[in-house]
Amino acid sequence: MARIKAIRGMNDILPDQTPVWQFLENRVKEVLGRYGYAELRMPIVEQTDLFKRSIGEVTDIVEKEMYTFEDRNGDSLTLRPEGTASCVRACEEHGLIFNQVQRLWYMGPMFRHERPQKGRYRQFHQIGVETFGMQGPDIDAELIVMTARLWRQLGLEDAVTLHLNTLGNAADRARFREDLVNYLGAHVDKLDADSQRRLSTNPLRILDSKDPQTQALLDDAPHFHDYIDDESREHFERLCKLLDQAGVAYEVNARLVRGLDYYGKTVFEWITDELGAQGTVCAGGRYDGLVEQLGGRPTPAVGFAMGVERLILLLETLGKVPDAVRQQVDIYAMAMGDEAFARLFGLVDTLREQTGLRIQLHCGGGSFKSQMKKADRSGARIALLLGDDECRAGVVTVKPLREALEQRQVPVEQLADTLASMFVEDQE
RNA sequence: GUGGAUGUAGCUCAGUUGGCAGAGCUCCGGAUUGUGAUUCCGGCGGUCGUGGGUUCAAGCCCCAUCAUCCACCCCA
Repeated sequence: MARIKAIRGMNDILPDQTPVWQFLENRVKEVLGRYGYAELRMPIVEQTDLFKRSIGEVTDIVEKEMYTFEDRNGDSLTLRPEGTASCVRACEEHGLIFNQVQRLWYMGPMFRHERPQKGRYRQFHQIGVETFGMQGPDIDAELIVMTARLWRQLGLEDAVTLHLNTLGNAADRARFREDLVNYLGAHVDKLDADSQRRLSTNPLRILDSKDPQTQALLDDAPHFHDYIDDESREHFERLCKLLDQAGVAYEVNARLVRGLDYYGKTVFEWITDELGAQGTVCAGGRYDGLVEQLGGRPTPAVGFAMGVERLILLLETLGKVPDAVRQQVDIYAMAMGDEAFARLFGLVDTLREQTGLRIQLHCGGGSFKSQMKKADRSGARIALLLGDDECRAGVVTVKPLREALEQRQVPVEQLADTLASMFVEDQE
């Protein structure tokens, strides 16, 4: 019988990896909390129409990447391919953005049926941040500065660069799109195959084509900047100024467009060249029209999402995960003989409460030597030994496993204090 | 969806013109009574991704299929 394996592109996160995930998640929560952002938790499944109406019917995500299925009662449901739509739906449904300002974040799995690759999986995880009710560039700047701060907290500030652009308003974008299609349509033969296809599906995407001939052709094409209205231009200029003042470096990239239809005005991407083809580690922008598009009142909004797998990959390749993060046990306790074990069993339980230290008790017997081996492998700094000798004397042997210090015998009453003091100095 | 590379022990990988399935690491045990990381000895561990085919004989050749990795594409 064939063994059952995990679904393609959907990964188990194993015990040696979860500490890294927790490290990242904790740092992110810490930073977002400092800026006053609140967590929101949403279902993973939504009505299919939510994504069709928000992301855009003709985008790749909706056309060929969604996990869509029929519920038992015939409703079309979809495993969420991104978080923004759900977030807007939830806020709208519960009146969170009716005449109100919100700063929110969420985290969890997203699903897209793509061909798996480094940094790209069918179930992947995003940490998303969305804000509602603020139309000025100040909140755009806050979001970007906040991400820059986060990179510093993670030690990634030298590994990522910020790309920034404005997409103007919807009407101007439509005008530009038309002119661009007309111009490129007259030179179809010079476009690469992918761009030819995009001419009818998603013409703006042609702007970031990697084909040199296509790029040459674009030099003489209509320029998007000439289509931007005054309001968007001013919004963008004020944003740039705020970033300058905050000391956040950016690169204005006029050819940066996003794959989701709802973006307008500000768009940005944090990109690394350490991860091969999937270099975008965080991306977002303004989507003032989306709430209304989903049936709410017109509500300005900006947000972004981070790719958790990609950030972890980046942390790992750059060696930015502190060693202490991977250490799961402080103390390994072992006993020789049934009587000693019985005594140790109760003792470590008390010690855990008294000291808050992570104590692993050896279970399953085995020779003393093999227990020592386990203690070593556990990564613990200290081993506690309890045998007949110690039982008789009312002491426990405390053996440092990492430092070149002598082991010593400590009376049971003093054990908690002794251990606590051994772990104080490395709090920072 | 397209192209390329790769699937052999839990992990990393050898395996010759087709001829008995291998190593290192891990794990378990031992090298004088209760002391780990080094060293030495021994042991456990296999549907050679899966299904067909060719052959006296297939890990190796052929076909199909699945998966992984990388790139295109897409995107976080």
